[in-house]
Amino acid sequence: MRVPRAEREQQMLAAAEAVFAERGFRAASMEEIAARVGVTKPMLYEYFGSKDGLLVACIARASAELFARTGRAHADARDPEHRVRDGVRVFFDFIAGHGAAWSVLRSESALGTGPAADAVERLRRQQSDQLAAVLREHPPLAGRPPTSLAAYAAVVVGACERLAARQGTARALSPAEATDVVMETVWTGLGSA
Amino acid sequence: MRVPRAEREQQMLAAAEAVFAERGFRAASMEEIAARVGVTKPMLYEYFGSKDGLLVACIARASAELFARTGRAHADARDPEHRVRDGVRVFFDFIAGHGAAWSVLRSESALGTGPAADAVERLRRQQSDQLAAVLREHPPLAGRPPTSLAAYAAVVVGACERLAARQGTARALSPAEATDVVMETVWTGLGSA
DNA sequence: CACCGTACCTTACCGGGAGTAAGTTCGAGT
DNA sequence: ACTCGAACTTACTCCCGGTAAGGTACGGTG
Repeated sequence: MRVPRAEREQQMLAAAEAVFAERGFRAASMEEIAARVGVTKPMLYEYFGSKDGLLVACIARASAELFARTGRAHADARDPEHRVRDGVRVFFDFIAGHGAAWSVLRSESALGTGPAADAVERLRRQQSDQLAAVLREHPPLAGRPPTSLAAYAAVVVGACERLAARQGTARALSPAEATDVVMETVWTGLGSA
Repeated sequence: MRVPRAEREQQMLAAAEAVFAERGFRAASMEEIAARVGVTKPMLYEYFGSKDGLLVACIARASAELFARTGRAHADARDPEHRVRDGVRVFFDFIAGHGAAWSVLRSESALGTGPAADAVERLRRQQSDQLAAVLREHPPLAGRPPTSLAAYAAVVVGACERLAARQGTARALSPAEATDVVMETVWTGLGSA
């Protein structure tokens, strides 16, 4: 059956996300992704250019989703502390709900260096910048130079990621617990920095 | 020229580390690594079993090196705060000096799931446990359950990693600056947790 | 010294998956 | 109804991880 491009692309992204999550990026074959959509390989190349391109597109989609959610959380919260807390909470909820998408997002280093890796790094920056902007509103940090804020944001993001990566390995923390741990360790420090 | 196994293995690990760092794990070819050592492919398979095996061996070596250094730093420092600070500092110095080794170490997710990934995860845990042990000696955290200490350790490790990953992307922080940022944000929080 | 076993090393191959060239069919717009 | 482009396929190539089978130097033993 013939299907318009926009729709096909979404099907492909969904299938790719699933297969990448099941088999891991390396073991996933373009053949299987195509088959799952009911199409053949060259279509994937027509629309996404390469296997890396497909991965990047998956990451971009998941990342946009996460970005939108944290953005909404920030907008709804009433002060910087709650903005950070709620944003972190949304992150852990997102992981809990979309384990597959997340494991794809984390495949960053599967693409070594190159344009694809750069694209991922840009998305990552977007997320960090969003957080840095929130931190700037926090009185104790108000006067800090952007570089400094970016570094603090990086610390928070790193803490979240590493904690999230532990899910499935060690005894998992609930989203609520994980959020508490991050805020306990990091927020107090940011206040007195 | 014929060379004994132990020595050859070291040559191979050095070459692999370099090629993985230059090209990225996926783009690196066993052929090139072998050629750089002055040997042919089957030797690599004889000694390391597979491409993943070779990566794991590289990671194990770099990881052992880092582990030894942080261990030494912990032993030399006089109280928990300095143990953590010096350990973090050693980490950033390690990155600054061994960029190649680090980029290999970070390839964790290049190997999806499977026994190889498990091996890497064990090494990672080793590092986290070392830090958790130091944290246990910090009075405010003395009574905490191991799970909790492990989570705090994960936060610190994540913060360090993410900050390290920014080197080369944004304006880089010096090891000293990076250490200060981590301690400022995280240590204060750990004291009052 | 001559022999032999072992460890180091090679050549020559296979299979599979990424990526592509060229051609086919459906369907929307005039 | 005819065209023209977008959606789609078949049928390849090439590269690379991995392997089978065999060759060659070197230490030990009679």
